Amino acid sequence: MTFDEAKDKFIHTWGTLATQWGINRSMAQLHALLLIAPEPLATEDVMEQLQISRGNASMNLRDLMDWGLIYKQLKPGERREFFMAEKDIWKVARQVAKERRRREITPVVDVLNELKMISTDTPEAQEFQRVMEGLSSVVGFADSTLNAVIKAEENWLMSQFIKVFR
Amino acid sequence: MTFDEAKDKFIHTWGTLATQWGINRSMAQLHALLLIAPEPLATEDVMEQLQISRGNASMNLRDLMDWGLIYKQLKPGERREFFMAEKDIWKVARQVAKERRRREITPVVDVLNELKMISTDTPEAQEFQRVMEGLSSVVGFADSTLNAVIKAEENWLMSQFIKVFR
DNA sequence: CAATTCTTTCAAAATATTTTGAAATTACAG
DNA sequence: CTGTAATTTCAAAATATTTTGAAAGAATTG
Repeated sequence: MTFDEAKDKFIHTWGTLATQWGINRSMAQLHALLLIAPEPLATEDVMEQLQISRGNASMNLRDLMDWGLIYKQLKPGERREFFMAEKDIWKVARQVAKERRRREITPVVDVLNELKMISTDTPEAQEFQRVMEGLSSVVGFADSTLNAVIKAEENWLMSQFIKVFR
Repeated sequence: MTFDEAKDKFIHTWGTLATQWGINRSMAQLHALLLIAPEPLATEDVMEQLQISRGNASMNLRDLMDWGLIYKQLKPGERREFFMAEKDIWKVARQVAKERRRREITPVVDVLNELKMISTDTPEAQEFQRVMEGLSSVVGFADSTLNAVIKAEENWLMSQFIKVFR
């Protein structure tokens, strides 16, 4: 396989994969493209390389910035904006874990806690409460796993920080 | 909140949540409904309770069986099929972990391994390889986490098994 | 501040996914 | 084997999501 083939395959695969999670193809492909780009790219570059429209590029680049997965970079003497991906893959993982936790886990925890509160006067309601409690424990497990990723990396970051200053 | 309100809220919340993952609303709501049902339900029951069509019910019940999250149950003297959810929530979690691992992690691992193989004759290709290796390690982490869930529960299952026979 | 270049927005179009419902198939009882 | 009840299938319809592209908005330069 040539390098260009590998590049294409990576971008393509990442895009396909993303749709299985709730992420759209353009966003995933943009991220993939920027991940392997040795230099920051301008909007025009990504439009051309991925064959997508200006609006699409603009919106998804912004979303990627909201996720903290890419950064805007300004080049001196250049008017347009360039984008580069966070290359530290563990930082990317931490960022994704953080966002998914905030967007997906936290709301469920709240609803489950609310639903656990119903009175248990009938057998049916008792069964319901049992299920809610079970789900709470599973969601709690997922939550602490994500937290472990987030915290482990914060510690790692901290350790790097210490290295620099000792 | 009354029991019926709680029930509705649970089914509705579960359905909304599922769409954020790659799961469709009907499937999630079916699963939620069966999770809190004290008795196995027939196709007609779920059609009526969720207000969905026969075809929709049939297809999604089958998908849920493929995921190992619900079971068919035959009642003596009844011709139609009844469905009940796996109520052991940790078994559900294990099942989901297993399936997602198989469907999502394994294919990525394969592609990444293939892409790591390209020759590193240019700086660009070297960078590419570095990214692939980073991704490999993150995916490897996700893989072993899912495995931990799967194995932990198999051990738990084993311990229950032993309890019965000692 | 006027002209130019780049970015963002958003309604409409394109695409993808989900749902429906009727027809085909299957399973069973008599 | 026949009739009936239940389930599955799948093309078409409904819905939801994504993408486009042109217009509006910002930023920068001379």
